Amino acid sequence: MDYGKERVVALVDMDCFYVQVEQRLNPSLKNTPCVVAQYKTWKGGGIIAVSYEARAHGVTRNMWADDAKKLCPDLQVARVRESHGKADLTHYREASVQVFEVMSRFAVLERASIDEAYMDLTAAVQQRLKSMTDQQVDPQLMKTSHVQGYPLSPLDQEGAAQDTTTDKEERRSRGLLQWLSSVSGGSGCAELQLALGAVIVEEMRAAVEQHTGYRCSAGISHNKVLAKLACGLNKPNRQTLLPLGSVPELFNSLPIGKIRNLGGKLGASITETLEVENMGELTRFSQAQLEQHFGDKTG
DNA sequence: CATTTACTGCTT
DNA sequence: AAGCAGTAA
Repeated sequence: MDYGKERVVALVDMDCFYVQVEQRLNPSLKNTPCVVAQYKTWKGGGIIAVSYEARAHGVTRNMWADDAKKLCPDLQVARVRESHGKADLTHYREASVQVFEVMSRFAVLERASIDEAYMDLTAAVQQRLKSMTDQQVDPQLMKTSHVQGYPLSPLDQEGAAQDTTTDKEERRSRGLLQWLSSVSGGSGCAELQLALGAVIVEEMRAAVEQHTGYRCSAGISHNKVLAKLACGLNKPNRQTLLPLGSVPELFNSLPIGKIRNLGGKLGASITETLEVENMGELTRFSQAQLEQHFGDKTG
């Protein structure tokens, strides 16, 4: 029993990384709607990174800079360096190395891309468990952590009417406290291990910002797919714990294409073959059925 | 020309 | 080693 809970895995993803690199290089870009674009001649260049201020205006990746300017007249455009007529990403690779150097102090990393890394925190969590006197985790050590599925919906609870005016930080904090108080004490408790993993990731992210100036988001769960999914739930500059108990409700309304590697043709073939839309509906099929259709790459 | 670039797994 | 399909940012 408890299959799938034996590891603590995190995914750290830099927020609009190329934009942050350009903002550090040119501080006047900080806290502004801005993008990074490559090549200038065709429609102002193609956008490959977008600040969150610019996203609020509807600016997206893959947009031409000239088109983005129509949506956001104050948009500032940083240019990717060019060498030999080609886009040269050296600056971002060097920034990436700096980030990875800091994160490597905390755990062994698996580089997923120039701005993303997976890490297995199981051993580091076990270390902390040993050197822990009580079985409680201080919520003060989880100041940017969200727990997916918490606070529990009032409908599942008794009575109280939904409070639609609650502030985001208020909700985050309430959910965190509610979840922490529901985490039982045992040293084999998977939820306690996730909490300790989140504390480690809080420290890692703070160190990355202190030493490089770059901010990131993170997901903490029991495997890479769930960690990646969790990371995307609260961005930017936040981290999300995804306990296994919160997965069924999350999957109920989660399009299959939101899962890593199912965003393309494979996901579309699943939707078509099985006539399902959301991840939750996949539980209606046995692993043998899934393998028959899609090979042994289903877990 | 008008996404582009990078990475992974598989095949040749 | 090199090319191709698939995937993602």
